[in-house]
Amino acid sequence: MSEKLRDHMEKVISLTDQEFQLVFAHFTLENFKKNEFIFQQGDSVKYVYFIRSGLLKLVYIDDLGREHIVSFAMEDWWESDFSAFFNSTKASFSLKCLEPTTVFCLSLKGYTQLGIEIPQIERFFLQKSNAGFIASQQRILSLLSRNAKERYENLLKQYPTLPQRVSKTQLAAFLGVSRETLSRLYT
Amino acid sequence: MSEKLRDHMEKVISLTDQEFQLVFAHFTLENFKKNEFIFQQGDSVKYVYFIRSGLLKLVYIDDLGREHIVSFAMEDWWESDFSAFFNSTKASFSLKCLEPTTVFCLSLKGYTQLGIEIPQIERFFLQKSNAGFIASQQRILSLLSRNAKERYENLLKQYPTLPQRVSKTQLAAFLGVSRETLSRLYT
DNA sequence: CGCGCGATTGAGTAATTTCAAATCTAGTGG
DNA sequence: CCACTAGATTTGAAATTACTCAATCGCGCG
Repeated sequence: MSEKLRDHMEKVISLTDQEFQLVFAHFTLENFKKNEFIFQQGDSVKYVYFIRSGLLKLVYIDDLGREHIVSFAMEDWWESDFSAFFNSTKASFSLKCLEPTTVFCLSLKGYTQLGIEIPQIERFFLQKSNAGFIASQQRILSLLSRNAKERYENLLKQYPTLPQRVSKTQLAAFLGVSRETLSRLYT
Repeated sequence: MSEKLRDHMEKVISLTDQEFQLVFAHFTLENFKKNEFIFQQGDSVKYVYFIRSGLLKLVYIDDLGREHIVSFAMEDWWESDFSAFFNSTKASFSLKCLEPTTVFCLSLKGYTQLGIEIPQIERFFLQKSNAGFIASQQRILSLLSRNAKERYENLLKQYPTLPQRVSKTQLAAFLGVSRETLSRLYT
């Protein structure tokens, strides 16, 4: 049950059984159905989520009603509206399930407490945050320097299984092109 | 001299004189002239840099010779090719001075050592990394959802002094539009 | 069979790029 | 004080790319 989370953490830091017990005590488990929202724009964001199974999208709906996908999040990923979570402000993104999804939830209090009880956990989160930051910069670079087709091919290379799990409309919303343009890339 | 760095850190964590002494011992000081490279694509990246004064750009030159600015970095910011720095691989970006710049340099060894000597420093870096990650996601969203003019206006709002410090060509390379298009936005 | 959703196609329009030329500006030396 | 130059910016015009809106296609499922 909790093994996924433990294995995931042990890749970066080592924890005794007792320490992990302490860590895990701060998490709760939740299940969501396909198409269900975990939170929506404007909500408070009570948790950061570790995805045990399933697939999520972090999306922004703009004033014209267009959907933009800031991030996909799959098994073993951490996801949230981090700005809203850390600053206890309202979500500017929504987090929605593309598949039935099971997550472990960690509250801000739990997160803070964890840093005090198990200081190494901060090294773990630091490592995760760094990795996320680096990945974001790569994505920025891709948006700056590559055209739609190159971005699409790069996405396929990086996540070969993604197209089997989400519609092309979703991929287009992630790549920053219209679905029609994406459809026309290979003709 | 070192006060800038200390003030900067004390905004997140508190340090005794002695602790800060210990921290600061891991840094070295370097000066760079305008247009000088701190490192270039393909170089090893020995340090993460805290900018005491000046202005940098983190850039990527693509196969067609076009320059893309992943990030500007100014006073009190931390900058590097973090992927290359943490993984001891070769830089995929260059870091170049847009103004004469003074930086404090922290090596990977120093960084690691610091985490052992002054554990709170990891909370500090975690906070910085989170902030960087959140800012990057905002930038991604901006590239996905806004047109050139909106992105430009947003940049001006966020960094009102930047246009006085860098050419419009540079701003265009940051926004992801040609300099001609940027020039035509207000006509 | 027929509905519904996603994907594709067509046609016209809008935004952006490219390449070339003209203009502006700050700094230098006479 | 002026002429001159290098770099940055703007402008023009054509070509390309992507978008929008509408219509059609394809397919799995009740």
